[in-house]
Order: sequence, then C-alpha cells, then structure tokens
Amino acid sequence: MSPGPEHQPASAAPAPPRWLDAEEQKAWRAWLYSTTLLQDRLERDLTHSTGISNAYYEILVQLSEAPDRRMRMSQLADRCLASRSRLSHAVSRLEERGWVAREVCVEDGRGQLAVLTDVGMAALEEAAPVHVTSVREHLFDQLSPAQIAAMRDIGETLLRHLDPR
Amino acid sequence: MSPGPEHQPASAAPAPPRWLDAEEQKAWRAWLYSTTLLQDRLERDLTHSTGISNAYYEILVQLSEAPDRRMRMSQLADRCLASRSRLSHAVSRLEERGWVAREVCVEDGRGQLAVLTDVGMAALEEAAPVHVTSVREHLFDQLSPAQIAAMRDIGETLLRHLDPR
DNA sequence: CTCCGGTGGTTGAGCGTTGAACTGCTTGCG
DNA sequence: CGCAAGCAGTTCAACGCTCAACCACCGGAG
Repeated sequence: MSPGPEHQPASAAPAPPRWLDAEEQKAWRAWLYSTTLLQDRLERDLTHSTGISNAYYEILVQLSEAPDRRMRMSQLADRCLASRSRLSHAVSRLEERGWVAREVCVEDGRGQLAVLTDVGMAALEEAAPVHVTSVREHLFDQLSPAQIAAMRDIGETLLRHLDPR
Repeated sequence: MSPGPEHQPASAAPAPPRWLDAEEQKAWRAWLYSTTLLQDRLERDLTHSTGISNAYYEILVQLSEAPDRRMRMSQLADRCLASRSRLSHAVSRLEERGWVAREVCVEDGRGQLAVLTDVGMAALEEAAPVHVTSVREHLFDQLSPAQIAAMRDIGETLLRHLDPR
C-alpha cells in the first residue's frame, strides 16, 4: 500500500480506482465470457456422457498419477485447487461410489490417505477419452499454434502472481 | 483434467482420441489453473469486502446499464450467462435484499422485468471500485500490452466457436 | 372462439460448496 | 513428563446451482 509517485490527496476519501477504458473492457469481457463458456461446456460434455463432474475427474487424475495411487488429503486438495472441506466431502462421495478409499497415514496419526481403487481407475479410463476429446474440440482445435503458445504464456504469467508456489 | 498418455485404454474402444502431448498438457494446465485461481481470487476479493458475489454483481451491472434500469428476465439471464432457473433464484434473493424488484411486463403477460432499485444501485456503486481494483491488480497489472491483446484475441476466437450469437 | 404447441418464468428436491467450529494428534518447550 | 500451540481432517448449517416438472400466457390453425 505504498503511495505511488504521484501525490494523492491523503484525505478521507480513498483514491478513485483506475477504471477500465473501452479497450480494456473488451479484453476483460472476452476473457470472462470465453472462460466461463468454456468451463461450462467442458463440464457439460463430461458430466452428461460419463456422470463424472470435472471436480471428481480432477481428483481421480491426481490420484492415478500419484505413487501407489494414493495421496495425503491436504496435498490432494492443493493439487485440485480445492479447500480441505470441499475435498473431504468429495472424497466421501467418491468413497460411496467405491472409486476411492481412505487409509490412515502411518507416519502421521492425524493424516489420511486417499486411495484410488481399481473400480475408480476403470471409471477414470472410461472418462478420459471423453474429456480429452472435449478439450481438443473446444479449445485446441479452435486456436492457432501461436494462440496456444500465447495462452500458455499468459497462464504461466498469471500463475506466478496468483500461486507463487 | 490432464489425461496423460498413461490413461490410454488398450485399443478396445471405438476411436482412440488424440491425447494431449507434453506441450499441450502444459498449455492446458496453465490455462486451467490460472483461470481457476483468478476467478477464485476475484470472487474472494469482492465477496469478502462487499458481501456481493460475482454472480450478483454481474446482475446489478447488467441492470444498471439497461434503459430505465430494467430488463426482461430471459435477456438478463443470457447476458449473465446464467440459466433461467438460476437467474430466477438469484433475483429472488436480490429482491429480499431490496436491491432488485420484479415488474410484470406490459407487452407480454408472461414476461417479468427485473428492476434495479436505488438501494441496489447504491450497493453496486460501492462494490464497483473494489471489483475494478481487483481485476487490475490480478489481471491487467500482471500482463504486458501484447499479452492483453493476445488474451482478447484468444477470448474472441473462442467466443465465436462457443457462442456464435 | 377453441384448441394446441411453444415460450417465459417459477418452483422444489437433490447435490455441491463455503466458512466456521470442532476433534484428535503432534511437536516443541520448560 | 506435561502442557500449550498448532496442524490434519471432519462436520454442520447456510447458501447456491442444476435439472426436471410445472403454470400461465401467447399466437396461429381450424
């Protein structure tokens, strides 16, 4: 919150924000609408043809890539960009489906491990082609190689700010 | 989410999808994580300091820009990228806060108009600086002019595919 | 005028998320 | 050893979203 080079009136009213100009508005709207519509579309495609939401899918993917197909709850939450509460609920529901199981953690009595079951792995393998097809159709197939490179660059730039690991 | 090569099912399925290669995976992850984190961050910033979610904010903005501060429910839903059901629920809640009112539509007895009240307008005016500051800080201030232009270009390209008006 | 398919909008149930409170375990410090 | 502080994870209540009925009204065909 250090003051900028220009002197602002150090007065009662807070400094007026820098509003978006017309060009910035258009960029902002394009980003907002396109990301929202794309997320919605991917979610719909996957859920309607497999019954697996993107949130569940992400959990299954992370577990499938983990050693022994198991991971600590909080690490799993971090990788899925989910809160602990949210992950705990989601794992409970996946447990009811028989796709994930819980194990107590040996090194730390407080910890729990989420384990991907064989049934869960099978469900993931059924969903994966649907997911990748959808991502290709609605994202990669729409963009030129230069646009894809720019998308990655922008994403990584924003990540350095939002998630400085 | 990231269907890695390790998930390829052994050729039993009809048409094997074109899996993402390593570069595409990175672009995909960067896009997915950055959009998710940015949306979360903007939502948090706005909700925590004003008590208005992005969904509500969007409704208020659209109404404030409409002639006479009123709009048909379905048009409002379209502009907010919301389902009719979702918008109906949201307007009900905004009505309880006294920020929006419903009016019957004269030209079409089936229709309803959502109207932004003075109290709602005041709430919007209080929230707007918070919102724009957050968007600047986490998006525009992080990107170069070239990146902003690319972001807009990508967004508009995707929109032509996802929402061919 | 009446019927009828289509449209605008609402409602209710079920599911998922959020944030805060809570339990149990571990770690460090005297 | 004993205790406080803090971490891992769960639970609860409130809220929001989705999907599928559902009601009311419009507009055209006979």
